[in-house]
Amino acid sequence: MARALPDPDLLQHPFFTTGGLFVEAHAGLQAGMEKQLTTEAGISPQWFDVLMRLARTPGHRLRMTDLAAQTILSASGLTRAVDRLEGVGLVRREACPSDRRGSYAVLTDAGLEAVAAAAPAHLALMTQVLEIFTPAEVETLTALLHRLRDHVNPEAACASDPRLTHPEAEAPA
Amino acid sequence: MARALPDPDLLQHPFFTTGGLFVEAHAGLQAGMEKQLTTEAGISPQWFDVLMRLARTPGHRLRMTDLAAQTILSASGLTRAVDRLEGVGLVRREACPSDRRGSYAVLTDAGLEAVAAAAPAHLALMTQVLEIFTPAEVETLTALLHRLRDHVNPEAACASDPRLTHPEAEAPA
DNA sequence: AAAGATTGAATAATCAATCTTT
DNA sequence: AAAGATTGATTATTCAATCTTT
Repeated sequence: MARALPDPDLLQHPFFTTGGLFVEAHAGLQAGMEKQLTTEAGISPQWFDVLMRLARTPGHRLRMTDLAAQTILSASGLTRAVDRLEGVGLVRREACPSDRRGSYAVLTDAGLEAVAAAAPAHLALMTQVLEIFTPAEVETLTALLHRLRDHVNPEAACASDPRLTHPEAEAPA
Repeated sequence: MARALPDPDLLQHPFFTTGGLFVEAHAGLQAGMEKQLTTEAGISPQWFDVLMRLARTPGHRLRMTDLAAQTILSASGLTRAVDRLEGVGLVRREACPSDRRGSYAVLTDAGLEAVAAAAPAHLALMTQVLEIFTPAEVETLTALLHRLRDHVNPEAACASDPRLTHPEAEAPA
């Protein structure tokens, strides 16, 4: 009987290489961030991500659903992450007054201090990594990643730019 | 008492944006690969990665340690992944004749067929994604990712280019 | 009935410790 | 004692199901 043998050329296609490099670069970066953030700030990259999103949001609060869309976590994953963050006092939940189904995740003072303490070390790592590129190359990389992100994760693109989901807020006069 | 308030400008540093885009782009790509590979080929991206590495290696075999270095898995993570792959007959273990501590992971015929079946769909996804770029942009992205990977994960760089670890194999005459 | 959020069960990853061979 | 590989314990993640509110 005929076997479905792979075309040897197919397995050597350069797109596989690009994809593999992307995954490997991400794994290396993630490992570096994990090491630096846990040793120097005592928090995981996931926690830093959540705290950072809240810190950059006016009012330091975000609905659970919106926060999940901005992080790489699922709704249930975020619920449990916020459980843990609440347990150590970095975040607290607040009921949403206009919709009793909803819940806000709110950054506490301790949470804000934790981000403030962790951010310089994290920025130092990012700088140490991105220093291998010229400023122009960093810009190029950022622009390419932006287009890639928007294509593979349109929801995140919307979450980071409210005009895409709430155009009326910026309607021209 | 003085609080360690964050410098608002610091949290807006463009390097955080670049890092965030990288993580988000990766998450989106990973989700797409997960969906496509599981529905169309019945295997996870992790399995595909392991099988692909073996398929691209002469003899279709690799020492556990070397395979772990080429994948993004730890030694114990690879042990368990190979356990599962062996359980469904896609990979088998073989003793290393020259070093009785060692063990080879070897692609079975069924494993080779599984890669052959999964590769076209995976390549189609990569193509659909990378088509948002011009060929020149793909080259640029690949080159930047290559430098990034080599910087954040030198071990992977060695694993993918034996000359870096075994220079005598290519010694000039 | 659909949306926001949470929970139960299952899966897969890691570190640290262990065992064997070098 | 160090290297290759595995195992035990722990942790974090997901999907599917559930509960409440709209």
